[in-house]
Amino acid sequence: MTQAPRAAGAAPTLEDVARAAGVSRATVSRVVNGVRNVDPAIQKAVRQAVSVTGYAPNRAARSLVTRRTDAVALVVSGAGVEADGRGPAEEGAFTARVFADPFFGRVLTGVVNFLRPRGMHPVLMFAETSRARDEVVAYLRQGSADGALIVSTHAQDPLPGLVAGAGLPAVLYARPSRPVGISYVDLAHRDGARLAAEHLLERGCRRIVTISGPLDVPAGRERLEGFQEALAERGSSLPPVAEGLFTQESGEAAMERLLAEHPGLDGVFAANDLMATGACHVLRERGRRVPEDVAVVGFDDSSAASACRPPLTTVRQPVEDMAAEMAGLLLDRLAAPERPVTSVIFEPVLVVRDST
Amino acid sequence: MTQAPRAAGAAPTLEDVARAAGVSRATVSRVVNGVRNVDPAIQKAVRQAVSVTGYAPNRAARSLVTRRTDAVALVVSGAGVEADGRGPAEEGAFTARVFADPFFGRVLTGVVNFLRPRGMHPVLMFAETSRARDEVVAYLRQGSADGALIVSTHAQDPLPGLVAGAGLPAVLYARPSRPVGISYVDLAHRDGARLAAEHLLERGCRRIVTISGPLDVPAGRERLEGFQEALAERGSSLPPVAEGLFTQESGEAAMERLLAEHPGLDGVFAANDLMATGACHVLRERGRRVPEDVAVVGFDDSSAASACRPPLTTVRQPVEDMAAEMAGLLLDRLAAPERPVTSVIFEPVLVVRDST
DNA sequence: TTGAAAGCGCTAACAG
DNA sequence: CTGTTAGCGCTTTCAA
Repeated sequence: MTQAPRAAGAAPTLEDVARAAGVSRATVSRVVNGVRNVDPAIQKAVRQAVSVTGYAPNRAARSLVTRRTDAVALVVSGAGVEADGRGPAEEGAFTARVFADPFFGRVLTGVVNFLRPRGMHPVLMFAETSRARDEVVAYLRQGSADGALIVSTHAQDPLPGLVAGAGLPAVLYARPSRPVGISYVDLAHRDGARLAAEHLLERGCRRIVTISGPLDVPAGRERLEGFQEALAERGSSLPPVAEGLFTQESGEAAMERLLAEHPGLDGVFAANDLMATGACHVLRERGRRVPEDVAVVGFDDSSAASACRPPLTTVRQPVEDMAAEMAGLLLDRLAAPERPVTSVIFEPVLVVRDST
Repeated sequence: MTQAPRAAGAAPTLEDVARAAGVSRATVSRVVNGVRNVDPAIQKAVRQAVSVTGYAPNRAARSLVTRRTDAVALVVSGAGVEADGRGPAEEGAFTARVFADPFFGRVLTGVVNFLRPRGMHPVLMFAETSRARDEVVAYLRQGSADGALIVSTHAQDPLPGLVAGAGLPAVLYARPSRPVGISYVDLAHRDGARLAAEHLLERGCRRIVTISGPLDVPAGRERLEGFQEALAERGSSLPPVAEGLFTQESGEAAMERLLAEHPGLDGVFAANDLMATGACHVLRERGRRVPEDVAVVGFDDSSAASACRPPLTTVRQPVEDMAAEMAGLLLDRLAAPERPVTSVIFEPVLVVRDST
């Protein structure tokens, strides 16, 4: 009744281990999965057999029955409705732009550090066109990942709605424009901008300007509004605004415009560190000393803030913590699908360095 | 003989589609997988049924029989033997450091842009400790991914050997210290450094110094050697060297040391753009104008090069192309496992900007 | 060209 | 505490 031995080269299966240990497949499975109620002696024998045979459980087979993959999709969902029907060149540009921003590196760091100790790994995906979005939904529906972490920047991004509509487990980074029944993590952007405003005022700035982020992304708009509100409350007049795109280059351009119209400015709040860095460059080129002549405050406390000369005073967004929390919320949801949606808002903190 | 309908909420299976289309599972499978020899009429009926039922093939089930996952692991394999037995804090620091470097963003860009049109996605993993390496090998052996793209910086990294030893398909970014029978892509680092040397000489620099990368990483060593060789060939004396760590901070420290010992220097070659940026900061703080007093050349042509003031002359490493090629080599290998190992060496190009 | 049937390797009742 | 057994959903011979 002895079965034929496996072909050499083929990966050993539970069956092989069972035979080697003289027990049943079920018992080996129990030991491998750490299920209690297995005689210690047998347990030892099985472990022995596992290492002798070099057994590694087949993920597909396991996944087929457990209906879990221990993988989560990390989806970068950039643009909104536009960007469809573009060629590969533009898609490539999108990914390049995303990864060039230190923000995504920090998201990755937070997600990976949370997932790794739990034996899970993120699958990287993009969803900037409607086709790409469909692919993401299909991917999830195929059971290729247990759920999705969606980093969405644009307000009218359809992906959260699609995913929620399909009943797929997901958590968002940044609150969606319309509530869609998905948990999210976010930052109190308004409060952060207020911190910047108060700080500039305390430093004695009286001719303050601001470089905002894109006004169609919530973080951009809220940072501007919070800044304006705080200034207004303290009796300051509405600051001149130049809209940027969260890139260093756009920050430079915005600073040029502001300087041309308000040569006497003495304080700048840029809605992120990249733009603040660009502003510093332009200020220096135009003969302004930072912070002596002009104080500059950034936002995010990304690597760009400390890399800048002078190092930037900035409003810290704890991206890594937020990303980890996002992953945690997803795992909670996977473990208890019926639990109500819960979101977490983080509070920003002012980090004072040399630019103010 | 009618089978009971599926429970509501359960994902539709091939069986459901087959029933809806009035054909067998096998036929549906053929249509879904685009196998020829299916009557066009039936084909249409099946597609119809697919969209009616909202069918999405179950990846695990498919993978169980095809033994393919259409996923590849993208492994960042940092440190060598050290770093073992450390706590989560240090592991977290490793991932943070990796993602803060623009280099990895470019690798990601190249890999994702290549894989995406082919319906594949990278799973992000780290292998900086021996435990993490074992996990990566186990992951691959479980068939969780079809192969691995390994970005390894340290020379004595054991991972390539482990993976090769286990007979797992993989391609490396950067040549391994000892040949291990794995394809790789790499840059002609020496040639790149020669370009920098020649350019500095042409610009009239005569008191040249260099900030090298870590000498235990091949790219660091080779860039230094190529630079020294080119200078020697042209009759220049051996340049003073300060070793850096490929970070902006270490570049600043190195520049300080160099300036202290060689106040009259008029040319600097930094082994990457981050360090070159740091060097520029220090030079300016010490009252040197770039490029009037001191010419600075970086390496990589990363985002840091154009973000620097002045924008850096640098040696371009086409990271995105190299990463895409790496992914291509892996897919080739997966399609034809018996094909011989082939590696690709890219040639660097000098990009002249304002720092020289 | 289509269908029937045999697994892929694993987990999870259910008996014993 | 352990073994038997029945699938998970799919692809793929093999016949028809």
